[in-house]
Amino acid sequence: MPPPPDSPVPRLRRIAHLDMDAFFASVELLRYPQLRGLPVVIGGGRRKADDALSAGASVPLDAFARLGDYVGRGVITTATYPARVFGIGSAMGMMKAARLCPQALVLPADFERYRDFSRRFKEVIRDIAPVMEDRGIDEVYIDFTDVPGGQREGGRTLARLIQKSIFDATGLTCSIGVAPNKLIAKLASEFQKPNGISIVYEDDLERLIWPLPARKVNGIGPKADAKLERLGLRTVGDIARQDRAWLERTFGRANGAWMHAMSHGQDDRPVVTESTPVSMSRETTFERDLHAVDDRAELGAVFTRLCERVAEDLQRKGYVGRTIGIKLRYDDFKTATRDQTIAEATADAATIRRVAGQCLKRVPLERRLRLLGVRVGALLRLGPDGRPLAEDGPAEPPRELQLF
DNA sequence: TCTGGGGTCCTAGGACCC
DNA sequence: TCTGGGGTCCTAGGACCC
Repeated sequence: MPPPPDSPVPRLRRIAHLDMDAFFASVELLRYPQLRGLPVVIGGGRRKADDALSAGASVPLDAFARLGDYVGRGVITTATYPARVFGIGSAMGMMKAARLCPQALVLPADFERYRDFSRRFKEVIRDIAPVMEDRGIDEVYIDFTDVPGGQREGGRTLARLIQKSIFDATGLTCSIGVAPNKLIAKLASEFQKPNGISIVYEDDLERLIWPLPARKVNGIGPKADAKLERLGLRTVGDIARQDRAWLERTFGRANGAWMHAMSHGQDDRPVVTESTPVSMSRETTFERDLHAVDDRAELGAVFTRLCERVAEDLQRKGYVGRTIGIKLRYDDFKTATRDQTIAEATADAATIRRVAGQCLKRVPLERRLRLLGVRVGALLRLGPDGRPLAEDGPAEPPRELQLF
């Protein structure tokens, strides 16, 4: 039962950020418990799942691939904690990781399995606290404010319940931060990893948030961090001590205002339970760089396949789109995109292929390519009659009716 | 030692319309 | 003849996130 509107108990806004611990690797450890305690990395691109590994717990250790033997492109998706000790982390190139820890074992990513676990842990959360925002395969925000028990101990009681329920249902651990808003909750969920809970109140800003490196903040990436560094600003507190007008002059009006608010712990973004996709895309990095002329046939086949895959994705999920585009990455890692908007939204592979082909004619093709991608944007959801639904809810009533 | 694949949002200029 | 704005759509690139 919701409390009566004149309830004397003051409710604080309590927002949780939940982050699964080393998610992909942890899912793999459930299947291969013999890898527990060892340095293991997930990733490496397009390696097919190894048949020899399908036997699970009975697979001997020497059946697993060694990182030191790995050849090819690709990055680490997730590393177990024993692997992180060697300095290996997400998004690191496989070749660099191999130098740091050649004895680490490599597993190919099994996204179908991770998505299944993702669905399961999110279901557990929604059963307990329905206001949940999906932030990808291993992360969510949860609004504790109106959940029964969500105010107790600043949210710790509910966080413990969610942790235990997820572990009972999946065998996986997670870390949770509970704070007055998403910004701080996200930072707080990293304070006690793995399997930790951190409770942060508004008054903790100076003590817990200001000492953090600016780079920890969601929205400060490598570029912004480098610029801050050049200006002698290293921590969130360093930013907080700057004048708002100066921040706006230095980083642009919107960005500077955001930095000012952020550094003072201000963030009123709601937890959003539903969202509709803006675009869908498929892309692939080649095992070797391809040339538009020398490798025409191979490139053409990949291109057609990408268009088919995007079309399948759109059709399966019930969307059509009007803006069709391509993405190229050259051998120097520079990226080019071209897109074209057509009159009628589509999810048809041949139409996408034709328009994407037009886009391809507008882009330089002298350099070798390492990546090719196809994207469909300006999406519309298909209605039950198979026609696109109006973009912003029901159409306006006729003008005559509006007059009354 | 080169750097995956799937996304979102923002900016900025030009076209075009009122 | 010269000089306006505002609004929206389209396109390209880039920063950032998981």
